[in-house]
Amino acid sequence: MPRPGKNSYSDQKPPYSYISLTAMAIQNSTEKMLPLSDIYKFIMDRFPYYRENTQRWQNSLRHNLSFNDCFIKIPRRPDQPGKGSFWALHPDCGDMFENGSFLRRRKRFKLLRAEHMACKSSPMMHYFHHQGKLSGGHHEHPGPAAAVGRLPHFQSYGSINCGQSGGFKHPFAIENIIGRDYKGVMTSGLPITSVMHHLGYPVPAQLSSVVNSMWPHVGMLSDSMSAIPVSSEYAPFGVSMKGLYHHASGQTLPAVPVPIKPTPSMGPMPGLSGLPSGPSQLCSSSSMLEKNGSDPLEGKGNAIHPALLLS
DNA sequence: AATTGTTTACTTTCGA
DNA sequence: TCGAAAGTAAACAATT
Repeated sequence: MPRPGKNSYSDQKPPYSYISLTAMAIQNSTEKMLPLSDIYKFIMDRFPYYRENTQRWQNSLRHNLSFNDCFIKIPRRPDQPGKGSFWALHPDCGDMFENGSFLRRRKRFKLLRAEHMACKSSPMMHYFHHQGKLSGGHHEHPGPAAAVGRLPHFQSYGSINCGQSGGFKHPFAIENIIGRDYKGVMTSGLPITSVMHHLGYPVPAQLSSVVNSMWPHVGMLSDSMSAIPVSSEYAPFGVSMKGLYHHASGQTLPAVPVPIKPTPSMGPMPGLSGLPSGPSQLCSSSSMLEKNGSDPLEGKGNAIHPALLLS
């Protein structure tokens, strides 16, 4: 409902959690990683609601970045001066929004304790980020995944996600957007297009467009903000996504926000048996473990093995 | 000094 | 109704 003196619907709170907003920003970046300030900018550019009370929501967003293992921090290289690190999505945080809701995840993505430990003791992030120099990218910051293909670390890292039948299930993977039918089109367990891209695989424009249009307010890669008119309303997902479905698959698919797929169990958990023993995991931003040595899951009454949360 | 990042504690919201 | 996810506030450290 338009309010007098206000911009139509655009100042309403978008139907996205901070996690999905942040993921949205990161996914929409060419390098699939952004500094904090750019995440702010992305959100404010697209969602007028967040042009106010910046202190409040930005604090919340920072809290989310640190608290949630689905976000990984990528240090700047010395030749990339600036404030803060880059933030990227942990590629193994798949299916966070598999219920079709961008407000609430089915399960919080949590890294294994071992992953936390390994991350803290490994300079790998620095290393592979440094390797990104070799990617030949002309962008100001080489992508985190740019070096993945070159690094044994990352091959095993990828194997966490892709090596098994369950496969890589990025929350913003095509399957999670348009349903499992797409599995037949994509190679089983293929990572998100961004990772494909950074690994040097050609990403079909079709897929890319799907990924980039999964949120009504997200434009195509590298699109200028101005090219994407800030929607005057937060249209129900069904509207834009329906068209998206048609465009993407050419077949009729259910419109969201109906749960995309009711698959509570995805079979064997990718991480359970396939976790590499080496320091091949990415670092989570959370440093709870190194600080007090306690399991972040302890004391929360969670009897489930952490690995089971990686669904 | 401002920004960025981490952590704790608490409240609110939502789904089962 | 209850538990978990999400949101908020705030203290504090580190960095630029």
